[in-house]
Amino acid sequence: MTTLRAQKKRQTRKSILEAAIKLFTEKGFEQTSIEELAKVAGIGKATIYGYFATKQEIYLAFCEEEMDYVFRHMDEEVDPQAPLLEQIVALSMAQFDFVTANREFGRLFCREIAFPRESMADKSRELDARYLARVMEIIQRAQQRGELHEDADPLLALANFHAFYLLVISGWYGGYFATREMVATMLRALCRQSLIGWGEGDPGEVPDREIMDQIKAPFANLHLAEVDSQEDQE
Amino acid sequence: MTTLRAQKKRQTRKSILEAAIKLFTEKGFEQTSIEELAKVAGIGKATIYGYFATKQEIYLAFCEEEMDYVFRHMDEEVDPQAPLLEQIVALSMAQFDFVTANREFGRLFCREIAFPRESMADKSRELDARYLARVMEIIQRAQQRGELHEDADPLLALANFHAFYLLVISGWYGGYFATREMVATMLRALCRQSLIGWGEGDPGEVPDREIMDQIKAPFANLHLAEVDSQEDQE
DNA sequence: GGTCGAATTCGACCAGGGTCGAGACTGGTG
DNA sequence: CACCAGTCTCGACCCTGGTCGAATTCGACC
Repeated sequence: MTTLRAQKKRQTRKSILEAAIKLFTEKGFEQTSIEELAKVAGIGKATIYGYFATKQEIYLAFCEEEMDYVFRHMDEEVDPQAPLLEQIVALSMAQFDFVTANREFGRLFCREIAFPRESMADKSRELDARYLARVMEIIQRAQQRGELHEDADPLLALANFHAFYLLVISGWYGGYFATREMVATMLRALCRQSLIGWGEGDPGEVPDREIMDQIKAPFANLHLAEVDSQEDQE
Repeated sequence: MTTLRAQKKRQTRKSILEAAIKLFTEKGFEQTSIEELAKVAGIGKATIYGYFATKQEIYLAFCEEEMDYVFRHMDEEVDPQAPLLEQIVALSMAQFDFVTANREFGRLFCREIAFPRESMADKSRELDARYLARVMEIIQRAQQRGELHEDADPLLALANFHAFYLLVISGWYGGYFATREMVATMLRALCRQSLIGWGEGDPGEVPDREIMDQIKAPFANLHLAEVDSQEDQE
């Protein structure tokens, strides 16, 4: 399918994205108008809507590009043999640094990822799936090393740590944690305490098995076969 | 300061809010135009901007009104002597029900509360402070009853449970948890496991004391004197 | 090479959030 | 009562995200 037509289409899409990267990075999302974007991309405004349905969608595509960079960065940052706590914190903070490199940019990003509108849900799930997969790897390795209860549910652990990430970044935007250092400390404190456990005595009955299974079904592919046969994906 | 002027101003604000409640409830946020709002409130469009800087701000004021209702509901829902787990789940689910009564409405709400823009941060902190205060009460009572480690940090516990709330609601919007039941189950599972603890062995060093204190400073007023001298605020 | 339908492009347009500035109202002062 | 300064109000306007339909381009098939 390398007709002239398809080629051109890809080219146009690329130039929109390039314009987006340039302008969003330079002036931010809200300050960049579609018209401007079109001009820089060298096309008409309405043409853009042949490629993206909304401005937000352009934004998500833009994020996808940026993410590639972050993930490379993450791999350098995280030592797969370090204690679970350290790995989680390192990974989360790498993500945090990316997201908050530009405050407004990150807010948009978090909003779209954490509370996507229906039409974007797929896209946004896809975006953080990559991140979640990393966390899952960390958890599974940790469990194999015996850092987590043998019978702890890895998916639940994933949710647990992801929850903490959401919390600290939300806290950062809400002004509860003013500095990066506070964010990291809070994150570490939460993870640590959750490893110890909060409670005393009987924590009550086990969650309904059937529903938990329902919840888990879509994540089946996250349990990547065997973690110990690590294939570095460079 | 009950001059004619001030009176009228209050009246105008009130009629804007009334129009907002009517229209937002009837047609949703995005489907309501400022112009319409103005017409229903019986004033000019530009006048609204003398009272609220942006449409979102009107929205938050609207939410504040609605919240009153929710909080009354919550008190009926939550039994202060039930196990911690049950109380947390009941409270969170009450909040969840409120927020998701209308999907679009709730998304807006979550976005503004969890990732507020600078200009709204105060307002949005104020809005969820009331909710957080309830959670804190529950935690403190539980700790007095011995359901939490004596030396567990209540504020950290608050963050912990709030994180779970954020996670499940985000998961709901992301399409990970399709039904209310799944949300509740997930929440319960997370809370439960966090009471037991995830880990085995030494969880690493304690978080930096100084930074934790910094983080906590703004919450001083949440540690409401003594919880056992409960004054019902009807 | 010619022709027709589908895909692509874009100028013109619409709707809605937000601004501006001129005028109307209030209430304090001499 | 006359006047002025500050406050409110609102019609007209601007800007920008998004739509529409006509014109153009492409390429499959004769």
